[in-house]
Amino acid sequence: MSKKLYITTAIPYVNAKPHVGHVMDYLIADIWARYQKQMGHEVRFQVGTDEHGNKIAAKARDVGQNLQVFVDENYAEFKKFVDSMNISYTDFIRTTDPKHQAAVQYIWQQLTPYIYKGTYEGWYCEGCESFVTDKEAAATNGVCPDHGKSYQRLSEENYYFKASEFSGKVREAIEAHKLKIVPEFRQKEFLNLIKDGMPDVSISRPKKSLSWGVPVPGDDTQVMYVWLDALANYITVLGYPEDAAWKDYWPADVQVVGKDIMRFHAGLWPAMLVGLGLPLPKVLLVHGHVTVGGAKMSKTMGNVVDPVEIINKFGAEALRYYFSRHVSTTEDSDFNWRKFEDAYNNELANDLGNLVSRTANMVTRYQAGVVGEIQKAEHDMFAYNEAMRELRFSDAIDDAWVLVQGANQFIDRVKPWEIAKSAADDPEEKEHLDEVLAHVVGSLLQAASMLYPFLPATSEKITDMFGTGVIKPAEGVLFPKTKLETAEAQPAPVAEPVVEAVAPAPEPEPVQPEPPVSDVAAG
RNA sequence: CGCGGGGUAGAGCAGUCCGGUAGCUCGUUUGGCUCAUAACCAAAAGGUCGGUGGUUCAAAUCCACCCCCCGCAACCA
Repeated sequence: MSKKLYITTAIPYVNAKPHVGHVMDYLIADIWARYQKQMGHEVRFQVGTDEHGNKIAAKARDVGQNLQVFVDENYAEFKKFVDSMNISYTDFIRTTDPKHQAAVQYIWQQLTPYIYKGTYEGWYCEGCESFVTDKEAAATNGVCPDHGKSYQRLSEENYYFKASEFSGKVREAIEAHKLKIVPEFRQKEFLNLIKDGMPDVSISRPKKSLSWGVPVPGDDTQVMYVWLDALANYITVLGYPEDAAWKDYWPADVQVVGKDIMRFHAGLWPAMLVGLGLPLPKVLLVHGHVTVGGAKMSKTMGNVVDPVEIINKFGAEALRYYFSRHVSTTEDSDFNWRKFEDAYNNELANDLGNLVSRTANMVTRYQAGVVGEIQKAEHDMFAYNEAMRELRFSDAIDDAWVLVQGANQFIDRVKPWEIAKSAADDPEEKEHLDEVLAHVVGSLLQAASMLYPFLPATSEKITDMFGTGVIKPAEGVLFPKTKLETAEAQPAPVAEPVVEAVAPAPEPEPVQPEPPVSDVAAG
């Protein structure tokens, strides 16, 4: 048993704060990792930060900070965010880590047979001290929006990686599902993209135009461009090349990325691996993007949703819940506060939270907290397991919810409160009541187990509460009702709920939003 | 122009591969219950399944053409 598994997430570029988009990477990987651990596997789970490159250097300069200090602070922010989401990663890699940099240089040297010097030509902004893409140049009519200057056509010497040479092998691997791209339409999209082969990729910049990066071995006039550096993290974090332990985990079982960077992970990265003589990852899971009010999230539109704000208002479990059930893994999905609030109140608070509460109360009230013989696992797990295996997470959580709703229905149908009335002097009724409540507790425990990958803290609370057969006195509630104030509504402060006893981890208090914050709700 | 995704009740979606009385969640309305977080349970209303034409006894589902929305087109999760 206990096969060693490995899952990776894309490492965000730390030139800005975390946003809701990053949630998807971490959450998907965490759900998978927790599920596999539940199944008895050993899981290595990487997260990290991409800290090199001009944009970061420019940003640090803008805010007048020392580069290393700047990336240290941003790294800390991301780390804090990942931790606050309760992500069960095993490794956090930073591309500025000296070990990583050394490994990247080693990788470069191994790839030398496929690296050649060429000329890069493109639109260059003197103000930014960097090239922009043709697309960007076109979109801005050839004038840099930040500096008001026209772009210049410049060329410079770069090293190129012969990705073209590996087109065939990469394509074959993808077609044969040796490197399986999920969902399938992404695979189709990518294969179409490289139907004429993959182009060679520029992988370095002259030091004068890019200094914040890994030096190219044997040429101190050149610095590596970020992709080679960043992609390498998936193996350097395992200790590649010197620590042989990497062999226990590579190839990765799943690599999670956003649709925007699929091509690097489906093309360049596999090409690098083939060049290094390493096996390709087994699955590339490409998730969609989160839109806000139907529009792409962007700073200029000012519609960026801060996940930290969500956690502050509703808690990490709520964030995890919403993004695993109501945000599609593979398609783009819309986020707005209204939907979020509805899901939280209707599903987490009313369905699940209230079920826990009414069950605990009845057991406490009718039988002094002692649960009878708990029946277990009567819900067929086939559909759930299949959904988890196929990475259809919202289907899996739906299936867990069947149990939650079923328990609520069951309670209403058998009416334990009525049985309780006659149970006082009728031993048969007493036994019946016992069975009924034990059945509900059994459902709850099974649901908790199914929900563990999604809502680990909640799952543990439920298990703690009912698992021993004697109810722990519950003083608080699982998910206190939380309403965001609207512009009109007078703030009617929610009674400060007592939240402990059931809460091993610090439970987020329902924070009263300062001023009205129902911004996007209208959209 | 090309490639991909999508257009099904007020909203969000499933069903389309393998044609056969149009389904789920939320919202709305009504009823029930009282163990519970003004929670829970039940029932009802609500859709000519983007359009046109075709195949068929039968089309949301297959075929053809067309319209609309979104994304991608090489370095933004």
